[in-house]
Amino acid sequence: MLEYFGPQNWWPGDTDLEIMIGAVLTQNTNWQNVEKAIHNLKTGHLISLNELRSIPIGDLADEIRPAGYFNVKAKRLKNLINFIADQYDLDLSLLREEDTMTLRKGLLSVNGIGPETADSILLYAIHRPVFVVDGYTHRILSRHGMVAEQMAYQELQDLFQDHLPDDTALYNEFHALLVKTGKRFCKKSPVCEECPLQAWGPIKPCTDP
DNA sequence: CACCAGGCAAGTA
DNA sequence: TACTTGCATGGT
Repeated sequence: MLEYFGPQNWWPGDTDLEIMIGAVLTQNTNWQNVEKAIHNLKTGHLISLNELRSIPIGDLADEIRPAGYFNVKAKRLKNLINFIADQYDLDLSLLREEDTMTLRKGLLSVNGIGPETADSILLYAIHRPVFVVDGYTHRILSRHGMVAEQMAYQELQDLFQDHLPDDTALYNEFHALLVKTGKRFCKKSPVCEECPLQAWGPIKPCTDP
């Protein structure tokens, strides 16, 4: 994949806070739409813990409208900021000192932060060696017959982490390339003559996921 | 027009 | 535990 596509330079974002916000906004949403929402936040100088803390939730929802699910996501962003405020005194440098698994559990305790969002934050914003699993990861592996159809998030994550070194840069690139490959070649029907994952074996026809 | 996107939580049986 | 549904905009 790396040979075929080259480095993906993830995560697209200027600051760690922007990356954390993007991780929530991109839930089940095209990144293009997230970019529009983030642009609005930048224009309003809202990429700031204090600003996000003080802005009324309705106003925040208006700003992130292009990202879709804006009411849900406004609430989720507020939940995340409140978590950082409650646990780490609204201070990311304090949060960065936290043990990785403790921080992961904390993030997962926030309503609206599930495993993929938590791990995206840990890997791309906090730079911890945590492998991010997403829909494409599951789809690519299952359609190559490498894992069972019904495979839990944690099992998939363990599969990668148990066979790869704890390498933040490696996990960063691997996940980004799986997303790139997934969108290009494995969306619907198996049109994969040119897919860089030919070496992973023949691909099964698309059933559902 | 239909379909989908870098999920998650809440409700139901 | 294992489904099902709501959430919503914008590109193809």
